[in-house]
Amino acid sequence: MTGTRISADVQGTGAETPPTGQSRYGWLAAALRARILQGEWVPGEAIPPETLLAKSYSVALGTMRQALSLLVADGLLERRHGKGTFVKAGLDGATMMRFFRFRQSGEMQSAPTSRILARKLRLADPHEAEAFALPQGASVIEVQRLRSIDAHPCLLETLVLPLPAFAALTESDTAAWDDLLYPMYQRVCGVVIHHAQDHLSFDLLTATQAKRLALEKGHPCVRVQRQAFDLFNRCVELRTTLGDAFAFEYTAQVR
Amino acid sequence: MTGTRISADVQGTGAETPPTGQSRYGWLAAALRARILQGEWVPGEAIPPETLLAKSYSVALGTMRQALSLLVADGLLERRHGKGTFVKAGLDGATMMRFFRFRQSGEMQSAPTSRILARKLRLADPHEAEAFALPQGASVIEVQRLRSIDAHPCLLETLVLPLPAFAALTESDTAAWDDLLYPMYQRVCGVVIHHAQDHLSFDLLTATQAKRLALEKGHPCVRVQRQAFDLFNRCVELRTTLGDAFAFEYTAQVR
DNA sequence: CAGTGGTCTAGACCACCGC
DNA sequence: CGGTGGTCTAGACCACTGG
Repeated sequence: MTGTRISADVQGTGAETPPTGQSRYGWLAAALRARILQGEWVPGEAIPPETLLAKSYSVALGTMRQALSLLVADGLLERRHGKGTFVKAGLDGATMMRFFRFRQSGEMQSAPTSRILARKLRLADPHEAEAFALPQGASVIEVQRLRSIDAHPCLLETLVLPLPAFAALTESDTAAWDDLLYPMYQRVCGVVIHHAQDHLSFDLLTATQAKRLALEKGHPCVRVQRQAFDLFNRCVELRTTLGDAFAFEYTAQVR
Repeated sequence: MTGTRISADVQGTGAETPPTGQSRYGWLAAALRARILQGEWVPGEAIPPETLLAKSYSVALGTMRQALSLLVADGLLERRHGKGTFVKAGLDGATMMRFFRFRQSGEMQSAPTSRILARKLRLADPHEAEAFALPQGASVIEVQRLRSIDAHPCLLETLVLPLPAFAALTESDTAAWDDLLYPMYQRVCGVVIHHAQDHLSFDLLTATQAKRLALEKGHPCVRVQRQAFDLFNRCVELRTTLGDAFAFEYTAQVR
């Protein structure tokens, strides 16, 4: 919160509002964030240079740099020395394996592959409706997916996607789906996954789950329940992933 | 990396070296870090105001602020608006329960209590010697500890501490040990725990472990293997914690 | 080489804290 | 009220990138 400089900020259009209850760089960050969310600059592309931005907002360079820093910390922007400031692309989704170490008997393990086991449309249950901010009676897509390494089944996933946003996936050929879903969401549905939250817990496999993972009923497993969010911080994917508990391996930093 | 300003940086004493291959604020941060590590300013106390520091290093305020920001990000300093810049105290160690949710049948659960089951001196095994940077044949303290909530055993811990640093703990009355060990390390041994790394994995309880946790042999459990580091980034504690896998509950952010 | 972000300066003024 | 950190300015110069 700083210098309101009373009545020195009246600008022509009336569209933009001077800092109100915030620092100037905080307000600038909000303004730039809005322009990004509204699609003025496409993910992966560069925004105007800081000198230009500073001039266009009639603000000192350092102030603009501070605003940009906020958005970098937020994961919305990425700065590359000598090249420019870029709108960050979404998550690549390859982050599920970080909880597991599936060691193959041989040497190097291949990249994981995916197979869609089932896809159906159904009504959202209350929990899903709340998470997706959908009205009661709205529909969702539910997808079952098996991820394997070297033809060995490793992870069993259940995905739930809100409907109308992912309507483009209701008809498409599931056999042609990418292994990495998030880039596909972006390409096919225009949905950018910006961040996510994973809840980990342990359980025992049911008979059905065990069969698909080539394990025995009652085998210990890890359950990862993920909520994935878009740029607007709206939840746009619910995912439950099951994997062999004995393959679980995770490292956390403590501060 | 910036302005070397050739031959304009020669200072009197010869003790301090001008920026060499680094930015000036990077060098300043290193200098201040050294003064903190060497104990010039005690954890919890304030360092001189930024204006003074800037003057004493003949540097602009903004540059000094940037240096301080680095140390704040590192967790070494903490800034409090209107009060000063403070050397951060170490971890409080209460962070082990963050992986578990032990729900008691009743309402509110009491604070966890600890009981030392055993303490012995022994030779460091090769892995420990390497982690602690001890010579072969060096000794360590091994401690077994049971943490309970409302008299219900929850976590079984094995601690290994390098010797001579923790010599003060070889004779002290284990019954009088604090529940929070890290503040005790600091008070009794002068060892500040600055950060730690937790490796999580899954296993089944042995008969002995199960007995102590009031569970059955072969019960699923989570193993947390922690390495704790002091301000100098030396590993000063190895800890293995076992807990009921079905009480495990952890949330991770994905960016 | 021109254009980008990164570092640094010297100063002003503001907001928070505790006396 | 004096002292602290927080914001902001208007400029200079440096370092990286790519044509």
